[in-house]
Amino acid sequence: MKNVNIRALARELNLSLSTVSKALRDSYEISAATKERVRALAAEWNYIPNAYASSLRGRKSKNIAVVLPEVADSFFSIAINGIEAAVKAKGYHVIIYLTHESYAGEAAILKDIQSGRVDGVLLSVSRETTDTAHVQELMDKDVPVVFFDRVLETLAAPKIVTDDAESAYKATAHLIAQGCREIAYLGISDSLSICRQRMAGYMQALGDHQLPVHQRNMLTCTTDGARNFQLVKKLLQRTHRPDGIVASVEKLTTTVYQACRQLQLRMPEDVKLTCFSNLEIATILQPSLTTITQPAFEMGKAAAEVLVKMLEKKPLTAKDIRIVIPSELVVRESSSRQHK
Amino acid sequence: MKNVNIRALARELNLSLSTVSKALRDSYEISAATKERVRALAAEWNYIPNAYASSLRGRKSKNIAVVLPEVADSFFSIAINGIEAAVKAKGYHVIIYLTHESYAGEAAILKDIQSGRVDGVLLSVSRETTDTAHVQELMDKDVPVVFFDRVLETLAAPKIVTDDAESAYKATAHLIAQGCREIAYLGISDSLSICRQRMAGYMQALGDHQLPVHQRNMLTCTTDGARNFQLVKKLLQRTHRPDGIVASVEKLTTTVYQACRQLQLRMPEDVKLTCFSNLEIATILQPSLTTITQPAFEMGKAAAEVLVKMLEKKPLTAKDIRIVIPSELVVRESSSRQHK
DNA sequence: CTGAAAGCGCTAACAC
DNA sequence: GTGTTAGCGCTTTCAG
Repeated sequence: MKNVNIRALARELNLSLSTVSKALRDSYEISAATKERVRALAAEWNYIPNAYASSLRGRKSKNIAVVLPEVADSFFSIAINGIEAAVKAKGYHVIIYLTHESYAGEAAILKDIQSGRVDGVLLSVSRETTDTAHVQELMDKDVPVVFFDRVLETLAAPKIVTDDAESAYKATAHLIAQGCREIAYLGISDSLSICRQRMAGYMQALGDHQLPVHQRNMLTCTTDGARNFQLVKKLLQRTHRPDGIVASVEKLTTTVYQACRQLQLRMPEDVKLTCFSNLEIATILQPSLTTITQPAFEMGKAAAEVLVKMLEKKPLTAKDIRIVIPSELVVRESSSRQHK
Repeated sequence: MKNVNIRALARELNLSLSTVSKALRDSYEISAATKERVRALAAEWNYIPNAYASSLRGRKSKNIAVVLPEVADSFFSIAINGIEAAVKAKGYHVIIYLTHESYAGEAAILKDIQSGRVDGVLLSVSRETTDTAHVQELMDKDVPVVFFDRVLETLAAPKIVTDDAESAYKATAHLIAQGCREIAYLGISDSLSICRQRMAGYMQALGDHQLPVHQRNMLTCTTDGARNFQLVKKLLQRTHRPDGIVASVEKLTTTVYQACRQLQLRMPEDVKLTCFSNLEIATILQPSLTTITQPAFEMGKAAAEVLVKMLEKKPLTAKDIRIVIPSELVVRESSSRQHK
């Protein structure tokens, strides 16, 4: 019972290939009786159509690529859930590609993707990515691309983002309201859309509250955890040490907590912290962590839905071109003493 | 310049299809000069072979399926990194399937996979899975399957696991050494290989230290976080409340910390906790969390390597059939007051 | 209502 | 060294 294909079914039933094929696809051309016979045997023999033959013929693979910087990060892993939720019912399969935050890796992946292996791409670019040619090339081949979270603004593809600038503004304003006057911003890239936006929101908030923007308070972290730890420690050892921190990425949570502990700085008394993070565990840290929680699941879901629309050749509305799903500032103890 | 295929290249170069094909695959039959011409044009036109045509022909897709309960879990997301690392160099693509801990979902996925979409499968079964027929069916179709972490012992497929029983034993013995006499075990399934093993190790340790095994101390948690919280709280409110906990799964960390806090129980003074977890953030919890850290990356990598071996028809050695990579007990404050 | 045949893009016998 | 051809499994005109 190996390799059951349409030919085998046809032979067994004394029908032609095309009749069987049509019966299986429930064509109106085929009589109910024949359909029943075909379906019965197909079920009995456990016939499963060969995905590649269909793909080759129809030039659609029912695969979508999800290109991510990394997967061991709660934002991205939750986003994958959203993507999967949106896509499963439509019969699409999710191929995960990891760039490991490398531009070269990203370019290689997008190249590989041109093999027709996938029908469309969900993309969140690496922190190194500034050039857009590799994505443009894919789009030129009519492979639908939808950006989510980390976008390339100049490209004409739908973008699903959160309100990075606004939420960084809110977080910064919150720290100011809590009495901070020397607030640091920790980014992970100077080019990345989300980091620029968040930094812009941070700077705007300082400006609106008549606080100076100091270069010394804006740190760009690396992918090297140990090095980041040194950078943050140095920041917190300065004479005019920051009394507030807006960290733009989850990975830095551990770094800041450890640095504070080593330097015997108390949170929130000496330093107040807010962090872009989706870690559920934020609530049980001590102090519990004030987070800007991104709508990871919703963003993944929305991005996948727009992509599916494109794959189904449905017209995109203006709303689909840029979807902004707000993040939520959840104030906890790390930024607010009075918080219970 | 759309749809560059071999035919187009052949036409342009006044060569036949097969000559071009052979040239691109660097066949010894083709002259160096021709190869050069072909390669030059292929590069210029940015020719990328159609993955489906090759797959259909050669009956290999260069895709592997990774079937997981969930992805928003540090063990699995790190394991994906290991898988990706092992597989990327070999040119394989990773398709992620999520069962969401559902047997029905798992069975549906394995069915879908029979379409030939993938060359092999890495599988970590859902907590509901007890039946093996769905996996057996796949193996009967000669789709190579490799289990990792959560295995089905009765099936004749390679298994990559950690030393669940031993590490649970170590964790339990550690708690006993710290003075615990009423130790609870929190599982998530009565059937899952890892939970049975861990529970066995726990019971063995109790026995070896002349402590009774009480049914009341063995809790099976659900997928419902709120309900788990109630269960754990109730456990900790008992007259003879446990003074130690071995939690078999990362998700329960938050639950236990919150329950302790709400009940004003101090860790480690009132309750000592060890948890199977790969959370980096464990170090900055207060108290910092004693973990049994699983070799997630290594397990994913090893599993993928064995699968690739099978796909390449290389013989498996006895060692490949069952690989056990030890976990590490990292003692921190949640189980040991004297820990700095 | 059913069947014959072409063709998706590629590879590998098998000629020449 | 190069070319011709068959065929992987499926879908879809187009004929009957």
